[in-house]
Amino acid sequence: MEQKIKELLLQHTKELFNSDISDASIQFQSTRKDVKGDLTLVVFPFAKVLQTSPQLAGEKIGAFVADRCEELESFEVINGFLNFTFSPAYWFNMLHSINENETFGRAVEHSKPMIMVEYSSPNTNKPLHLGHLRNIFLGFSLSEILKAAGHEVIKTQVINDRGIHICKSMLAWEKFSPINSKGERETPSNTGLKGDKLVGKYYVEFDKQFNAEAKQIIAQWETDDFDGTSTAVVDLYKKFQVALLGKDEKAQQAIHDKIKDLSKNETTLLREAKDMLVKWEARDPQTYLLWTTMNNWVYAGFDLTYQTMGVDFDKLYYESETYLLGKDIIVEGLRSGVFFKKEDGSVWIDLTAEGLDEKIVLRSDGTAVYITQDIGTAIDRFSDYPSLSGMVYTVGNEQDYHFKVLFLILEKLGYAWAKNCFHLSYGMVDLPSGKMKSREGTVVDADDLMQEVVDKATEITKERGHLDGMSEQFRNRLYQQIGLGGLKYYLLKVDPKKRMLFNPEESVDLSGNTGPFLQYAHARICSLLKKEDSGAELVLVPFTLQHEEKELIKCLSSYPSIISEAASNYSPALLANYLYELVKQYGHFYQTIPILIEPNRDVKSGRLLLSYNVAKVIKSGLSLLGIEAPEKM
RNA sequence: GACUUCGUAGUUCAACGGAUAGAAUAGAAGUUUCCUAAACUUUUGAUCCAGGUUCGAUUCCUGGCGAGGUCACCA
Repeated sequence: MEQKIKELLLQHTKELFNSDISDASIQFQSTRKDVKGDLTLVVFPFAKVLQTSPQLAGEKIGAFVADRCEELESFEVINGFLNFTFSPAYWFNMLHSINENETFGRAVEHSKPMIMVEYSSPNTNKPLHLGHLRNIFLGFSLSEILKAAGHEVIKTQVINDRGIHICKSMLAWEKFSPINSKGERETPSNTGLKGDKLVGKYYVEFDKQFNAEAKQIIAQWETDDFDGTSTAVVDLYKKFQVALLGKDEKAQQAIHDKIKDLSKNETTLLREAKDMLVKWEARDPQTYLLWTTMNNWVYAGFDLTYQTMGVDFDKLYYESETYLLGKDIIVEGLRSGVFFKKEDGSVWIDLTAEGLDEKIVLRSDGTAVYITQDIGTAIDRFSDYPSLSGMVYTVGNEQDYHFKVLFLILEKLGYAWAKNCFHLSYGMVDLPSGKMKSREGTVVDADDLMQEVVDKATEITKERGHLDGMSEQFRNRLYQQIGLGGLKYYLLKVDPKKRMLFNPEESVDLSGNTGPFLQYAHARICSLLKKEDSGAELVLVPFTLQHEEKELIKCLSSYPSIISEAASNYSPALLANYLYELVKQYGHFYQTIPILIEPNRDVKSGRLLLSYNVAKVIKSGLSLLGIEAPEKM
């Protein structure tokens, strides 16, 4: 309808305005609740063109549209806003067409270009935490939304399975894992620990031992004992000690930090880890076997977590397989002059003309840095999927600069698709106690958190009853659906770009603007339809629409445009807020309009069908958020 | 310090440059012989400060104050 009026105005721009008007000057918005009308046109731009008051301009446009648009029942101009009211028949037909369309809201499959969405991309040393949850739910939901908007979507992650940090946990496991009576070291199967948790434990253990050793070294240095320390390090240490004298506290702290770093490099543990990395790069069989074994433990652990989350991936990329790819590109770019080499052999790109800095792309020893492999991975992906048109990286906003540089480099290398790469930069998740810090043990573990919300849902659902006749299996599934639904909704309803506060208490709330509130509305409608299940098919016969019914239909009718808006803004939050709005609208309808006790059969089945379609959209919308909609709760 | 993001009820979140800034929660008051009260209905309460652009500014620009992030031959 909006489209129709817009076209009408554009086609008759000459006779109406006596001059050209731009597409952008036609601004529609939904009519305020307290004003009569279904759609509002902002008149101010036209008042200017017509050089009259907004009131007169509005009257003129309104009359013009009314003459040519039979769906229009009336119009009214208030304060420079032209409010159109559509006929009851228009709204009834709207309901009819929504009802006919089982996949209402979804665009034709594969009608839009293929997009790859990257999310999760964890470090194999650290179990998934709250920050990952936001990342993963966001990425998954966005993928679903893009699909619904007509795109073909490839969900992917790149697994950070290479580097010195991996060697740290491998080394710690070899050195510090206790040996049981059968002569085995700790494994997931003999400890019952999840693989990612076990490996994470040894990563922490490494850090602990490593810091202790560094401390010892400093203590040794302080007694003027430099046994086994190279003269270069001793000189540096002495220099720092001198620098400590007569400085303010802040400067002293900085120097102490430098000394700490110095001592860390002197630890045998770090040396051994570095040796291990060299062995790994040389494909030493024993090291490689350990690496494979431990990584597989982690993957099994992650898989379990992903399963609980209800997310999946279409294609995985491993850094260990892609880290070499970028290097060839750099060499090529060096030849074509995109990059330049410094005296020490390191390779850089100069982005000062773009307002950024110089950025290193290859170390002086020829090894790859972070961005090198990102360049390689991106190019690799486009060759894996020749019809791929763009990519979305779901990565935290602390990497804004990195992606700015990455996309710029890809563009300079001449890849046309670089401009279709988008960094879905999301804000950090804070706790009421402040930032999450692994050092201080304030990290919220993903598995623990999910268990917690499910437990809470279990407790409250049991309290309420309503579970008669449900099997144990059904109940457990229901608790999962409610708990996780609440958690997902809690994390998704906030604009991704913004940093958000995670309040553990609120995240398990079941009332208000929450996931279970939406699920509840769905369950209620299902129960309503079940009660009426008389065997006879419900038919939609024209009936007089009440105000609440019209408002509901209006709300339903905007679902498709919400999906495309959420897709083009990369924001599941828009969809979440829409669903909440719809459910509130339905709650009001449900409370004021009788349904099952309505005596008129046509009106009754009309209301049931309206309810059915609301449930349909709730279920569909929730599924795009990765949330399930139970039929009973 | 440079660059960058942000600042809205007590709290957590909304608001293509549009009408009287919406919700939730917390607080106060109500609704059940009737379709699931995880609901519904009332009600108290906010745009960091100072300028500017505009018919119109929470939104855009400038300055200030405050909070985060980035400035590694780490990833």
